[in-house]
Amino acid sequence: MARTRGNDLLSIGDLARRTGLSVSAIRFYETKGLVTPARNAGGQRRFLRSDIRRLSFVLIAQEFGFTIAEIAGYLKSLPEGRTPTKRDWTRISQTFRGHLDRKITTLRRLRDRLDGCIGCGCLSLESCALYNPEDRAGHSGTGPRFVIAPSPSDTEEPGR
Amino acid sequence: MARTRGNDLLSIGDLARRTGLSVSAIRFYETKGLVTPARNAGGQRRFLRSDIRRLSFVLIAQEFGFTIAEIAGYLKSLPEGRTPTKRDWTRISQTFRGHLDRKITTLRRLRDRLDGCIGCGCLSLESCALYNPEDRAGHSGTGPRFVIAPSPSDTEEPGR
DNA sequence: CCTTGACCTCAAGTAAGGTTGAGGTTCTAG
DNA sequence: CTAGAACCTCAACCTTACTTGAGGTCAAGG
Repeated sequence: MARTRGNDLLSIGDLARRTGLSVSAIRFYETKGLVTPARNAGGQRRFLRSDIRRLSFVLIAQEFGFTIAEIAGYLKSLPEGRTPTKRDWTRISQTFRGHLDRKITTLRRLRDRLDGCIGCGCLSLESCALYNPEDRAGHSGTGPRFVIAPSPSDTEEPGR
Repeated sequence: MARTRGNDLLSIGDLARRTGLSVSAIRFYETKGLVTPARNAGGQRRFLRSDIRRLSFVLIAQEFGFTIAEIAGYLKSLPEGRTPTKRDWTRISQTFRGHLDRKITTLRRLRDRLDGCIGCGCLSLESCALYNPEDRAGHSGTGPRFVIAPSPSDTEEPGR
C-alpha cells in the first residue's frame, strides 16, 4: 500500500489507484470542479477518502452517457469539504436514477419506433415517423439535428 | 420547391432540407464515407433520393449513441451507387436493432445495480460491486476507465 | 544527505464531430 | 446575359474529454 502516511487523506496517486483513473484525468476533473482537494504544505493535493466515491460516481455517470457538466450538476448537491452521509448519496442517486430512467425510456421508445418501421416496411417509405423530419423542417439555426425531436417529457435537466 | 430540375438527383441543399442536416455536415459525412455522391459537369454534388434515408439512418443511429465510425460500418452493408431495396434496409435495421437491444440491456443492468446500491446503502461502502474497481485494478495502459467492465456479451462490434 | 519516485504547473496535442470563413465557380430565373 | 443564390475547396476554429511533455519541486527510504 502506497497510502499517504499518518492520516486519512489520499495523494493523487493513491486516488488514481483506488479509482482506476489516471492522475492527469483527476487533475482535469479538478479543473472542472468535480473534486476540490485540499493542499498540503508542499502544494500537493490531498483528497478525502470520500472522493473515491465521488469519482466513482463520475465514472458511472459517464458510462451512462452523462457529460462532465451534467455530472458536476449532480455533485453540486453533495457537501463540499465534508464526507457525504449515506443520506446525501441516497438523495443524489435517486435524482440520478430518475434521469436515467427517462434516458432508458427514450431509448426504448426510439427502438420500438424503429421496430415499427422495420415491420411496416417504411424504412423505404417517406411517411415513416422515425425517418421523416419534413413536418418540422421549418426549423432554422446552427447545426440542425431534429429527426427525432424528444417529446417534452424527455428533456433532461440534471442540474435542476 | 427548390428541387434540382429535370431528374431524380438532389443537390446538397435539397438533401440538407430533406434531412434537416446542415450542408457542412453533409460534406463532412462525405469525407467519412457515409455518403458518396456523384458530381455533375460543374463539379457539384448530386445525391440519390435514397441518400435521404441513408442520412436519416445516420441521424437515428447517432441519437442512439453510435459513433460515425460504427455507423459507417452498418452502412457498408448497403449497396453503393444503387438505391437499396426494402430487403437491404430490413437486414441492416435488424442488425442494428440487435446491437441496440444489447445497449439498452447493458444500461438497464447498470441501472439495476445502481438500485441495489441505493437500497443496500453500499454507495457509502467500499464493497459495492458498482463502485469498487479494485478487484480488477491490476490494469495498465492509457486512460484507464474500468469501473464497470462490460460483460463479454455486451461487447459491441457493429461492423461484424 | 541524497537519490528517486511522485508531484507540481502550464502549454500543446489528440480524437470526434462538426462549423465558419475566405476566395472563387456554377446555376438558374428574369 | 447578368445578378444573386447556391455551390465548390481548403484551412482554421470550436467543444468535450482527456493525454503528453517540458521544466521544476517535494518527500521518503537508505
